[in-house]
Amino acid sequence: MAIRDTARGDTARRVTIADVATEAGVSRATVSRVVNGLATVDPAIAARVDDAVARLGYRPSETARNLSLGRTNTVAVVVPDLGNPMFQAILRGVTRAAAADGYRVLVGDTQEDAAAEKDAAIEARRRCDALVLCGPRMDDEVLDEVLVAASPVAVVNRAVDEPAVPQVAMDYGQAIGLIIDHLVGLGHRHLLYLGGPIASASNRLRMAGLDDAAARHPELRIDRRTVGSSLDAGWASAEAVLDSGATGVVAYNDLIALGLLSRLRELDVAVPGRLSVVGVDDIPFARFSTPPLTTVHVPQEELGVRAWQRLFAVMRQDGDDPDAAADGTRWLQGRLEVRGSTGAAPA
Amino acid sequence: MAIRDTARGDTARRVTIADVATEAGVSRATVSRVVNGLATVDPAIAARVDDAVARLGYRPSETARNLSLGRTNTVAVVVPDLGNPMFQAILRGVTRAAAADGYRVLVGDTQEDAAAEKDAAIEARRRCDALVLCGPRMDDEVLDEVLVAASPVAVVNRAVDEPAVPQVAMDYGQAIGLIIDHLVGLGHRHLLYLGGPIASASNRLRMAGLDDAAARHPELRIDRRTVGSSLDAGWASAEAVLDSGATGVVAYNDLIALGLLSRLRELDVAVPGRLSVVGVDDIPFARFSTPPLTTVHVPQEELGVRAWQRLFAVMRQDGDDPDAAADGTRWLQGRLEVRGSTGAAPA
DNA sequence: TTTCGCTGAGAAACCGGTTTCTCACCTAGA
DNA sequence: TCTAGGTGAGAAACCGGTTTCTCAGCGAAA
Repeated sequence: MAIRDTARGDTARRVTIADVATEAGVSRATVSRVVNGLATVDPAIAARVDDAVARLGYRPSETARNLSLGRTNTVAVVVPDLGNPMFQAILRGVTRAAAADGYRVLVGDTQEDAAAEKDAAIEARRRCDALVLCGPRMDDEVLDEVLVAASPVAVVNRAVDEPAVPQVAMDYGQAIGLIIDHLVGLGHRHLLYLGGPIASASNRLRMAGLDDAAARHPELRIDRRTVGSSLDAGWASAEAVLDSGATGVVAYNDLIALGLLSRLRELDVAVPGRLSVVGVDDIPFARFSTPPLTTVHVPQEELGVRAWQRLFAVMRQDGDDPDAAADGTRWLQGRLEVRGSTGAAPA
Repeated sequence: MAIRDTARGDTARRVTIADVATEAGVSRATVSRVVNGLATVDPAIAARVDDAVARLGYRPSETARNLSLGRTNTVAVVVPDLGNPMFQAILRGVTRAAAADGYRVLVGDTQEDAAAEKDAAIEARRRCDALVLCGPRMDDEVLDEVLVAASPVAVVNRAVDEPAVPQVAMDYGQAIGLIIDHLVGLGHRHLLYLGGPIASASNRLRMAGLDDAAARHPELRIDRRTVGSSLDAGWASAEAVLDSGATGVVAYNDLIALGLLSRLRELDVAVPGRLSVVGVDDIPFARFSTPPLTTVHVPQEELGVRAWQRLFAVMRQDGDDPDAAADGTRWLQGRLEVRGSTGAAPA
């Protein structure tokens, strides 16, 4: 059949630049010049070459160019979990932004194994020109090593104390502040925070936001409890939430909040009548729950886009003045989306 | 600062195999042999080389190996939309399965632009050893060209009439059959199908499933309506659903079903009392809606895993007997998950 | 002791491009 | 008319590995 024949056969060998050169009666150098549009070639000869290229169906070997040019036009993106909507959005952002600059994306998924991150990052970087590290779980010392070994690296959602490294992170502290102020404004005086993974830097940011808010509202009581980051974790936390006596719940993310909402409905707990619930992220489903979830909108895809843009800026002026392009972390701000899951505190 | 110094400086040049050879006092060939673990080297010399490698921090250039070996250990995955949970799951499956075989994944996102798919696929393939095409929107003739130009290619969720091409697809026709039988069993006699994108092959499979089911149940009336594939599309279809007079709704996917459920709650329509709603896919949220969504479980990540496995099988015996490894489409079967959104038809 | 065969390491070719270097040729100025 | 300068194309080096080819040196068999 057709497909197999082209894949094998005696003339199956790939068409190289030498074939084109022979066909057009010129040198390989000239073919290279024509293919790359260098103006220094006689139009008549260029036409001959173009002709030969078309006749033979020549496509330059990307691999050979990579070696010759010392550049792959590829960027590696390493995420802890490809199943997490957050990282999917970041990946999408990087992919689209990089495509606009002629770069492809190589993905690596460490499946939440912090120990595997270092090797995965360095390995991926070896076949790419740069690296985007998303929400790395590794500890600071290891991260520093990776930043050196895999440079240039952009880091998403984790601040590192290195101004030359392009960074973008969501300001989860600010997001938590918005939420707390909203709930306090509704009369709530006893809140419960359902926390995410301990190792997660973004959870630490949220905790710091809680501290700030607590300082602003001395009359407020904020309990904390670590539950995880999934729908199931939120679902399973319902009993503990009810036992706590809090009138408002601040969840680490929308998944937890939505899982909790689902369970509260099963238990016939009125939301927001008896309990107000807030999430973080504003994933698409947040608008469609019952009741619709009050949350903080996080521009996740934007994180990826920004990360790429700042990384690309560093790559372009490599050796010049990296600091001019990368001036430390750029914090993205959230926006409170008030929906049906929050209301006045019960009397 | 440290990071910038390593990136530049006079000794910034990358360590090559020649450096190691000099340092160890051997030839480059020998270094290559040692690094690749070819047993044909004297242990004492091998030790000297290993030593030099460690001292210099040598890491072979992936790019150079790619050229030399004529192989990149990379597979391209092209999807219509990285924002779609379905394709995310497939991507995750391919990524993890390929990683187990020592392959990395390069992602391409065509943003639902069918015209861009051909170039994207061929371009991505040029820097990879193989290609996985997910739910391609291009028409048959173009697809055939791509299959030839980018071989080896695996196709997911679209059947092509070419037995040598490894294929995996969800049997959406069977899935629809399960749903219809379920609803008929509950006494429903008038159903409405909320259809997905016209260009989508998987929508055509569902339609064929409807035809089969209609043939099995002559007393049954099935209306059809095209709405799209998003939460919003489902939400917006509620009025039309109510107007139709159907007692059961079969949605193209869970997103539509969940969007519809959300709107029905707002309109105070009892589910399943007045209307039963069913989705397809069993995305994580399906279990957490109110009421929980009856749907067909689709092993999405499995699609990616299978696609890779069959593609890899073809790659290994390239030139031998492709047909032995790839025997046409393998259809994955769904499993009905009965939850709270379906019940007896109203009297 | 001589010869044959085997082992193991280096020389060199190769993968398929890009780019520097070199030089023939053409034109313009003296 | 002769020469300096400029243009454009080919030869060759290069990117950094792998692999074939070659041959020195050794042990075993005659």
